[in-house]
Amino acid sequence: MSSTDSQAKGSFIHRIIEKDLETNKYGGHVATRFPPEPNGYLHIGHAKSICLNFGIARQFNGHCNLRFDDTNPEKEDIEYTQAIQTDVEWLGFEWDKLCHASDYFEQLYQYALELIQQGKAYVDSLSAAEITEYRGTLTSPGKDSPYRRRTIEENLDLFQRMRSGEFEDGAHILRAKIDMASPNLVMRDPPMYRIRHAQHHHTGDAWCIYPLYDYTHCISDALEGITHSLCTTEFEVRRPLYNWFLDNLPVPCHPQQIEFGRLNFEYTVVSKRKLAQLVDIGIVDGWDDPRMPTLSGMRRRGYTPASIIEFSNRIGITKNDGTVEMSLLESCIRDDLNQNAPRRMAVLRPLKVIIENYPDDAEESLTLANHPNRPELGDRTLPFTREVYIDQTDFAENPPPKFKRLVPGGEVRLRYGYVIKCKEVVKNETGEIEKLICTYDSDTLGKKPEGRKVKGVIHWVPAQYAVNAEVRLYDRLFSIPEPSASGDFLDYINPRSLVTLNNCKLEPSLSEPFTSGVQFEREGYFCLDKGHSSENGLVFNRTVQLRDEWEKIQQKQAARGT
RNA sequence: UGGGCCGUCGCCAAGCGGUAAGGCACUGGGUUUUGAUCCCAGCAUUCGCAGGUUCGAAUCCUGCCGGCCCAGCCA
Repeated sequence: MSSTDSQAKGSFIHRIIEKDLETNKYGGHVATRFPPEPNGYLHIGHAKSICLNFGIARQFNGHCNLRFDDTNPEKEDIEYTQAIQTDVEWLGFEWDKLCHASDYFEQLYQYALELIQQGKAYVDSLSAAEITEYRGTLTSPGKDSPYRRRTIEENLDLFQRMRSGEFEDGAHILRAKIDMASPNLVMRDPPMYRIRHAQHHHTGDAWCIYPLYDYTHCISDALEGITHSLCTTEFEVRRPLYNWFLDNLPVPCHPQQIEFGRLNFEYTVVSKRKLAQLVDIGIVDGWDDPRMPTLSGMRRRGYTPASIIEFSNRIGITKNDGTVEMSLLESCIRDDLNQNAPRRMAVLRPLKVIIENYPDDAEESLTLANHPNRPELGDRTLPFTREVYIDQTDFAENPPPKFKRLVPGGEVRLRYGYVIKCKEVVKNETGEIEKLICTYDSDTLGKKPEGRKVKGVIHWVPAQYAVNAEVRLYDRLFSIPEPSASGDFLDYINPRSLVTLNNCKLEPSLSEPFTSGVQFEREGYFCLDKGHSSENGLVFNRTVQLRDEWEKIQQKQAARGT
């Protein structure tokens, strides 16, 4: 177990649970739940909650339910319930029970009746605007609704008629009778039920009144025997209400709500509303666009479940509201892929090289290791031929300082192959470099050249065997670290978040079927975008670049130059 | 402004009265047919600030300062 593991498993929440286990608070049992509302796709912030809730169940030998918090029929959809299950399973977690808050609608209704009978809930007939007005403000107390003094009989009658569909949307609302002068606005007679004549994705048209979050969530937890109800800190102010309902109802148990800090992540937005907006406006091509911080987007981008779980472990659980740097996530995926991704060669921006002293009809089969540090991953073969492609960025007519790739008259090694020397730069009429004429040193295959040092090593692909492909390079979706904290986030879309290269040349082994991520040597980690092939051949998505010391050197040089 | 919560290195985060873990990032150096990986070294005399309690405080107390959340019939 690594140190980061122990960190993630030793948060303040874990300490609370350990203590509860010691004192036998819940009969020595631990039960959690992951309760998404099915109104959008899961994102990296949910991953933190998933890892926490399922991780705790795993660690303490408890249970964790997947529960759809589906009390708002107008926003929810079955499409989302399916996508959510796919994502949770993809991360490698198994729920104990698959639940729907809507499965408890009847029980919730009965409990509401109970509260009315106790004189602790009433039907209010004020308009929405009036209710807002009566609620008061942060600094001034609210005032009682004139309907607050309705008799129990009247409330019972009205609530039952609400259920039977007698009233229009918004005509009445069921409220808890608590305290209109509470300094905590949440406690100023919170709404429990609203009338909505709407089709529900799970209960159909069985109901026309729907319970609200505060009333539903605590009871759902209690009904499922949840011991620790973990949520983010914005729900902290609602904890008194969570407890109020459970204290006033004959529920089977009283779970404990504990809040942790929500994840904020640089250069993106983590809000379902904003993500949905990006999809709707067409800034991205769907919830699973590889630039999206959704789990489906990250999956298509090439992130592995292990890397996301490791990320969750590394960021830890606290009540702080911080913003995590992108480099941390990138470090997690690089660690995983460096260890596990087979290496391949791919030329992204091809430049033809003709090795003039290599016989026209000759061809050698080279053996290439699939992984430089893991021989057990085997090897593959690649033909060496007279014409090859190298990357345009690996050649410079006027090289900047410290450039150690190919230059006119200079030498460089073709990775796994020979050392070549650039003899001539051939240009077209417009002055663009068309191809390079080189020679090779036949005595450099698998050995260092005699009497000189060749520092540069570049990747290449044999021209006649190259496989065409389109490669998509992704960058951060936003151009500033905290787009949500600076006015309209849509003003900060990074125009270069996607760069498509459609004339890429891959080594032939990449046309064979494979499922894992691969490293294109000296470029980065990539994955096949299944089901998104184009007329340019296979489509690869760049998951993340390799660390790039050369890029840093260039940036420093550029900074010095200005 | 009323209420609630939070402030430990650029970022995340241990620490829970005995004298500042770790990861990411960054900076040097070594190995290397990926400017990758790997390795080694450096990186908070100080814990938002100011007082107080104590032999001893990031940890306890008081007061300030800064940030976040709450006025949906959303979750």
